[in-house]
Amino acid sequence: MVQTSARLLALLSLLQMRREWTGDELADRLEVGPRTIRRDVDKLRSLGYPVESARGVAGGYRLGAGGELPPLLLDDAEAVAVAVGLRTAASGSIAGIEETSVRALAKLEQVLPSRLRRRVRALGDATSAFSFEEPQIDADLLAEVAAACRDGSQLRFSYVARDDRSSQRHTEPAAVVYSGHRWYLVAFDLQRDDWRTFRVDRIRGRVRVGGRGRRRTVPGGDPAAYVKRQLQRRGEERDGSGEPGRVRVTAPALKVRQRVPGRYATVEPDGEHACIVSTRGAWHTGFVVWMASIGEPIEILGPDELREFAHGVVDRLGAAVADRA
Amino acid sequence: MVQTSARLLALLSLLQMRREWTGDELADRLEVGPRTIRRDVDKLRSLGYPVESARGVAGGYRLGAGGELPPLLLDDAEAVAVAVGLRTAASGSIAGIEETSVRALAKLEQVLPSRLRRRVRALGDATSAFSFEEPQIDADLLAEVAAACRDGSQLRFSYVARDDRSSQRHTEPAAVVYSGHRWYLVAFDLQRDDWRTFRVDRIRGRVRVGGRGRRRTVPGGDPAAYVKRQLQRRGEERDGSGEPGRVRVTAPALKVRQRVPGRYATVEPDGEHACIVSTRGAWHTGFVVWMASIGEPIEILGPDELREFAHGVVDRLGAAVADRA
DNA sequence: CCACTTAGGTCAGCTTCAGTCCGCAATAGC
DNA sequence: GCTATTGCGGACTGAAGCTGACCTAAGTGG
Repeated sequence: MVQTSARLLALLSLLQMRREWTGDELADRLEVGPRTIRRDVDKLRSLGYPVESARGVAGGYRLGAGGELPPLLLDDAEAVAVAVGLRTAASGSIAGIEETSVRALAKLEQVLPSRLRRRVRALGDATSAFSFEEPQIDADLLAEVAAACRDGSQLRFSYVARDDRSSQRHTEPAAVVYSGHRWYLVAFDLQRDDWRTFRVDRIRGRVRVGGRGRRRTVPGGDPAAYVKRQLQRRGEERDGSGEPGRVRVTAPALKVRQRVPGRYATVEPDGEHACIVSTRGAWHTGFVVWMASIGEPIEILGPDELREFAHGVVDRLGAAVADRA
Repeated sequence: MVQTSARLLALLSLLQMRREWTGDELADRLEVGPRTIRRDVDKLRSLGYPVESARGVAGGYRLGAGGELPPLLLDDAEAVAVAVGLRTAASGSIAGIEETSVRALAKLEQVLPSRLRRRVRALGDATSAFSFEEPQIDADLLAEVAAACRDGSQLRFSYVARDDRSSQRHTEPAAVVYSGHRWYLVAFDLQRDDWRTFRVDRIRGRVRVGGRGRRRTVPGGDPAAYVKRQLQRRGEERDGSGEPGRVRVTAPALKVRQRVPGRYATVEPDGEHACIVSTRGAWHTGFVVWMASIGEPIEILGPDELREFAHGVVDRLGAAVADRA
């Protein structure tokens, strides 16, 4: 009975919308008898969704948190919010869940009505991120590639290699991996007949999803490990510029740690009244500036480029201050 | 029939997990005959979920994007990713969807198994945000308050007013409003017998959710407008410190706009080769520093505090550079 | 004590379900 | 053009499920 199933879903939806419903309200909404509601509630319970009920005046039904997440029934606005949230999470603003976010995003985008997709894109473009990451990656592309990995579809795209030469690739993608500041696609290149890792931000234009490919396993089994090995072999990932930035701040580590996100840098005490902040991976332009703005005396430990960059900032800012002060 | 409904949900879940399934695969997974699968697919279609099918070799079923979002069936990791994404979106990192995000978060947290809630919290705490917002708001609290508004529950909490005096409040909450940099709760204060707006970041300790309250409408009907009026009356919101910061950058507006998030500041051309960047609302410490780090000459237009602050940064950074250079 | 609300049994009438068997249709590859 | 694969849908049948109506029980708060 399609009616019954639809009603169960509708019931679930109502219970997610509001906290408390009396049986009669529900019966009214769903246009069935109250007895049927009671039976439906039983059905939901037997499906594992914990519908709590309270008797007496001011009683009613409510959906509680159970062992499993029930199907989420989102309205348009909520769906957009979820999609936008996932996109920012995927773009690396929260450590450790980028890949899961992309997976969830791929799932959502597959079934997202196109009118909502447009709204998501509009909002996403407006974001533009106060982030210190340079390569703004296209979340749509990422989701599409991740979906292809999941589905075992083939993938054709044009790729710009490190030497700036562009080439057409025909691949069977295996996994999408986030290195900590870049996205990589691990795929079997059908033309070169071997595994390759591609930087997702170097994929140009639209990707074309082909038919079903063979299921292959990445050499070694773990795509993340594979990417890591590849990057080490190539000496990439330190981002060319290399060294982490290090700064000594004359303030207690505990205080400084509150102002520095763990994702970007580590804070180590250096005596009782000072600490040393080191970036994870290569430093970026925002780092030293951020350190300068926390309002404590600092000292740059290295590398030289960092010092040079700081010099530039001092010059510009000094000029700006001198201008009218 | 509980079987049938469960199977329909499971089918939906499978179709969301992967792109293509053959009927036999599905029949195998769901432990029914292939004929039943075909009938179930018909049911899904009649429920409005567009199950696409392709005949022939390499054919199969797939779930397409329809006019409505189907119920989302997320696994644990995905649910955590969604929750974390919503929390960051709610905390204001994307303009314009904060309130919707909070609503969606309230919905999700209501049914989120506690083991997942713990994981979300752990991740959320680790975030700590490279953000220029000072008052880090507790997303859990926000979701709880928003849920109370939605459900029309009463709410008791202790509140620290602007004069630092703490008081116990017993309210019937109506709406949660984001002003652009702060969260406000609009509620009917039962003890004072009138409407009040509360800054959510000034709510202390746990809130206690009481029983059902009366449904009331905010004076004027629109909570956002009400908050705005209140803030104007009090002269708040300019954040005490007041004036927006203004900086002139010697670079084309188009170029600068890419580096400045629209949420925090507006970029207006000033001639062809320069532009003026103004913060929305009061400037914060990060602003000038950010401007200095985009690598173009700048000039501070005001206010004076901004110039003073810049001075401080120049001193500290200058000292840091001089130290070893 | 009363009003409200969930809980659940039972019965009758009706509908739907799931499996089985069938022939048909579309598609891709050989 | 042939063939294997895969979806489509009709017909039949016994079993199962659904809904509403009616009733009683029981918990809750004023």
